[in-house]
Amino acid sequence: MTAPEQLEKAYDPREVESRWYPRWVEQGLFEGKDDPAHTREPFCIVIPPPNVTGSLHCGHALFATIQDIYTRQARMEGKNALWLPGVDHAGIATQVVVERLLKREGTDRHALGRTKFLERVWEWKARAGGTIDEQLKVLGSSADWKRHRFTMDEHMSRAVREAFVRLYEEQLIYRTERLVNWSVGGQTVLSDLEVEQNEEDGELFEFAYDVSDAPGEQIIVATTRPETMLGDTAVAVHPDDARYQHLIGKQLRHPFVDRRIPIIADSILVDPKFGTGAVKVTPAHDFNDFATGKRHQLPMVNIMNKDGTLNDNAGEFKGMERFAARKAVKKKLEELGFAKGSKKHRLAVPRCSRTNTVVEPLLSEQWYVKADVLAKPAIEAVTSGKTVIVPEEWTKTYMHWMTNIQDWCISRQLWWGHQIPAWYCADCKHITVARETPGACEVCKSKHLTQDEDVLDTWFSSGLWPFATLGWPDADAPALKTFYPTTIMETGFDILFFWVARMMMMGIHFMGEVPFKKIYLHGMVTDEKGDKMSKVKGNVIDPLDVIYGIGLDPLVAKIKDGGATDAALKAARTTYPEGIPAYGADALRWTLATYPPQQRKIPLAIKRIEGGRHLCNKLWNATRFALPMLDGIPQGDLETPPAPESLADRWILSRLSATAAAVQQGIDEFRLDEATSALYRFFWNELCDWYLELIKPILAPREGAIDESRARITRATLARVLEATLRLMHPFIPFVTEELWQKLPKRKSAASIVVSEWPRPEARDEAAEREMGALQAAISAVRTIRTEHGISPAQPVHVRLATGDDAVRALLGKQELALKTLARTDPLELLPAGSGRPPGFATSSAGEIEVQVLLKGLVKRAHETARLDRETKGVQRDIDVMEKKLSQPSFVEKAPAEVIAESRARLEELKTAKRRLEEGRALVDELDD
RNA sequence: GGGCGGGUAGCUCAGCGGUAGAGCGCUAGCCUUACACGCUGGUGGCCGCAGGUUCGAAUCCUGUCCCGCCUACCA
Repeated sequence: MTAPEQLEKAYDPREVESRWYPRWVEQGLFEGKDDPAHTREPFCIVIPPPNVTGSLHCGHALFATIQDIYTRQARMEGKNALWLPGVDHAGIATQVVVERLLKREGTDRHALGRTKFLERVWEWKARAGGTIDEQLKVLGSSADWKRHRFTMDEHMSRAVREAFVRLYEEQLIYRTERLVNWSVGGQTVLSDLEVEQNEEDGELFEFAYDVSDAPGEQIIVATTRPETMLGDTAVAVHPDDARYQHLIGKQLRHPFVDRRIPIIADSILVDPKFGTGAVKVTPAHDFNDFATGKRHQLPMVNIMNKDGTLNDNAGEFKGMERFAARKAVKKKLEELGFAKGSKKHRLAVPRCSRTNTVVEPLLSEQWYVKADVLAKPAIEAVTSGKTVIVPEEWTKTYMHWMTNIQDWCISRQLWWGHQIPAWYCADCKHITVARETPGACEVCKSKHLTQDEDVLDTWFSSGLWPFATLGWPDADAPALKTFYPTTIMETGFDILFFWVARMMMMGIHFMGEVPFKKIYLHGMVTDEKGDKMSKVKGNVIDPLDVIYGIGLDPLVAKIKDGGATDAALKAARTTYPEGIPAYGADALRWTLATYPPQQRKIPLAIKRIEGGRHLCNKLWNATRFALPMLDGIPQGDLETPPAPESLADRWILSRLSATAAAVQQGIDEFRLDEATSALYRFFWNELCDWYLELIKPILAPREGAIDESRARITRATLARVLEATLRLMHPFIPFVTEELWQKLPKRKSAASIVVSEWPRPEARDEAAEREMGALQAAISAVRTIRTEHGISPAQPVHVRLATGDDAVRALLGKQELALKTLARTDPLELLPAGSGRPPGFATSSAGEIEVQVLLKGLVKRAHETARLDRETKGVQRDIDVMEKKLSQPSFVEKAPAEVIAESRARLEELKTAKRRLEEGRALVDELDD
């Protein structure tokens, strides 16, 4: 054991934190054990895999903290705990990054070819990947790194193929031509979820079509995308619209291309009250129009190439870029006199969430997963409670999405990802879908096969994550048998649909059992103003900078690298004039755990992390203080601590029990905020503020020798309470607790706090808690008078405590030492109630105890008058409220008896307090001016 | 348009039917032999607004106004 003197005065997290993680890993403390027989209760969390080439942000720090708290707590409870780490290949995001690199080199992926390009991505992954893993370790994440998984691992690829083939065989995967969301920037199709709808300013442009069979007559339509008129194949009006009755069935003349367009009646598409009541229909470029086209068997004229330029069908506009074409079409319509004006219009513009380019609805053939079949059992699992969502509010959102689910487009025109295991036969056109690369077409046996160029949506492989990482499709994989279904899925609510819902569907479908028993959704970490973290806004804080600290200049440089605006840089300079001090991982974890889970936004104020650091420092110092006092404690007193006798010892043990219960409840109910707040209050406001102060005169007396008969039990209690407190805090702040725990004398137990026993609540001692309350109230009352009058803390005062309760008087008598030490009373008199007020004494109340403090000679009259006025005012206000309440007949008649009794007692107490204050007023005349 | 969440002390948020709470801030005084990353006091709130239910409402109901998020096909 390190000598106590070696503990520094202030806690330095950097030194301590760097030391422990490697040791924990070396000792294999984080490893879950394959145990299909379940000899120990299994506990498992699979990590929401972060983007392999990303870097840690505060959102990661949040999930890492929460998941680690649960894993560590389960481990201490003796469960077979596994937190399985891993990363995701993040198809589009990663490919976009690498393509950007290539562009800088003056080349692109097509010039490189698929194989070479993929080599480059793997190269990039080798270099940039793994950053997050390292960062998670700095945070103290107790993950089992031996089981680390990557969504592009050999094994995961096998799982993906297996899943694809099975779903195809079950006809839950199919290929069809449909209108899709096409990302012009990413050159790939997107699922509905990957499209962001932004409200933007645009215009509603109106133009006319000539009715060819009725010379001189026109019909006016409106559009936000004028270029699409090149693909118009109908104009629709409402069947009941009187204005257009005579035109239904007539033909229109397209001004630019040689096409006759019918006027059709459609009550679904057309709202007669909007605009002109006539709608142009472009089935190949609009989702509504597509449906309309299907209803009326309209031709689908595609006018656009995949790169966003117009194709042959666009006639004279062929080859133009889409937005240039928009201008050109408008100009031409104006020249021909068809333009009928335009007005400003707010509209939802669909953008690609990765490239931010405008998404085009485009006709194309893609692979789909039939979702409603898979969704049904996933809905049932939540309805029946096999899987519980917390906070519970999210259940509705989950249900709503699941019940209105659309088929999921899973193919992507990317190269980075799992290539679709489908082969096209050049001869008979048959599609062979197989687990292993087929040598020949399964129908015509032709060898002319080409594999589908596309890859699967990243979320397809992510959907398999909770079981594929554990060994699926090998149904007998020991890890799978041990840990599936997993215990908790903890992640951000923003990927409830993207990921959680899909894991539910896939998990149930392939495993026949839900993938997790609890879904715990946390909020999104924002900056302190509640703004979403964004590199452009320059408000992204790297958790490592919070842990290790960073100077102003490097911080600003980092933010600048992220592409922040000048304004953002300036804001950063004013927000962090000194940079960020090193708070340590424990402080960050603690702070993140204190946010309530219902909160959608977690505005992480750097300043608030200071509170976490202060706590660690306090813990450090409390231990530093205790260690010398515990020196030489016999091991026997640690193994079986003697029963407490003193009030302080009984009280603190009872409070420890209460706290252990509160922490347990907080963890069970996913209220880590309540767990941390119970711990904080106990440790700071009870253990430090009172208990340590109370035992000072016993274990470190100001004068004279230690009374060993009293000291022995207290010493054992102190050791016991402090050690248990460290264990209760360990899941939240693992580093500092391990460091201190190692130094503390304790029972023979595990080599590390990581695998030490989780404290269980024991019996409460209500008498001790009540008695302590009286003592605390008396001490506080004296202190209030003292400070009010500016009496120096070192100056003893003459105090009289009067009570009619003999037991309380006896109690106070026994606590004379405590009163003397904590309130600096000398002399101290204990009297029966109604002992009067000798001249020179101020009076106050501590519950039913009357507190008198001799002020004569110590204070000025004005101070006392001010105190009396203030206190009387407060008491009077409470009396008024209570009297009014009790004077209402309806209250006395209808309220429960105990509530009435409580109110009456309270009123009596208030009245007594008031009377004492009034009597004390006479003191004013006894004081000097 | 629909859905969800929120509006409580200067700030960030708990509380969700019976005396308005915490942390930070502010303020007065203290280097009281663990901690100034500290100690002891104190200040501070028509609990968004309007109705209703109730003996009693920050807490339940209705309406309303703001603020966020998600979602939707208004050309």
